[in-house]
Amino acid sequence: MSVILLAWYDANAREMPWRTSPQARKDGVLPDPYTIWMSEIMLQQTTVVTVKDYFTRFINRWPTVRDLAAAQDADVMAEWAGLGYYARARNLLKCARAIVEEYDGVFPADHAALLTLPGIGPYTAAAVSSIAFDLPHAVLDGNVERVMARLYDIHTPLPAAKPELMEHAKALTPQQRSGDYAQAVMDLGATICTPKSPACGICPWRDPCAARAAGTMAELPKKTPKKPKPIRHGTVYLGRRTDGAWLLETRPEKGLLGGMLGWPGSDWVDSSLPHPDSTPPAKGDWEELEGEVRHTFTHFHLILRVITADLASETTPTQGEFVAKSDFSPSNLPTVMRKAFDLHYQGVSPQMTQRGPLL
DNA sequence: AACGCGTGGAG
DNA sequence: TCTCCAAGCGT
Repeated sequence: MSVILLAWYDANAREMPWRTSPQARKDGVLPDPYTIWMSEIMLQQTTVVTVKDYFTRFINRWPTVRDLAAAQDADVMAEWAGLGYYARARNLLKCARAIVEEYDGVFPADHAALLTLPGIGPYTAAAVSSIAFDLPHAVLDGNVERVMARLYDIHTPLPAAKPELMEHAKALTPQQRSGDYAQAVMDLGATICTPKSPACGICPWRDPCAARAAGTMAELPKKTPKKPKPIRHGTVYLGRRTDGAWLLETRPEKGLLGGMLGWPGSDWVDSSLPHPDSTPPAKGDWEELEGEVRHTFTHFHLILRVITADLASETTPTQGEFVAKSDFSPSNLPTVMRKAFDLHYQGVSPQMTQRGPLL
């Protein structure tokens, strides 16, 4: 089984900035564990296309784990802005510092050791130990869950089916070329055994696939239904001082958008409640903008009112701190906050708020 | 064990 | 517009 998939991978492996080709790996070349770890953290619940540019920027800016460990928290959070799941960035730094402090800057190969590190769970530990060190650990991500559920025609809904799917994933993982095998199953899931309309006709595992035989591939894996997302609403204040500085706050470490820069504002409350009370973060002539910001998080929809003011140079804010015009870039904001900024610039060149040079 | 935690693209 | 979902982890 694994031999068939590895042969398919030899001919069809996708190229990625962090990937070592199957040919190079056969020649004994393994990737730098730091780059594999970096890519795997970024790839958690995030598409390859989205990750590529972030990965390149991070590796260029912090080429080694020691460089990253020495970075300023705010610089890492700013570079992560827009990628989402910001706890990953906080744990990225914690993990880099633990590698330097506890492992002398050298990534451990051991699965159990990796598991103890911040931000590294069962999947990522298996991915790093197999891809970076060629150790025979089975990866079980969304792709592999889908491939296993179909290969063995398993109708138990996720997440209850995970242990059973993991047993199959382990049984299939070969002792040789474990890293290529891990990447191969995931490539198969991403390009052929896709969630909708899988390309069974060109699948290297078409013959042994039980779901293909039963005709159930399109309905697998089964999933337990999700709860509907409630709507919340709130207010943000965009205060600009006469010298161009913006009034921003660093959000608390824990919770939504933890550790990220954002606009001061009200709490975000359920739409069944009256509009939340809020006081502007500084004295000024505040005026509500037309339109609103709409944004959907993992578990709720958000509608924001945006209120702006020009603030006097001597203003002392009650919330947040002024960020100098030269230090501010909307690309350093999480997307929902950048949308509020975009609303302010409505009608101006949309390019203005994309990642790039400072305004 | 179930929930909190982002975002953008596809259909 | 709306739902799904993408190389999951922490609590």
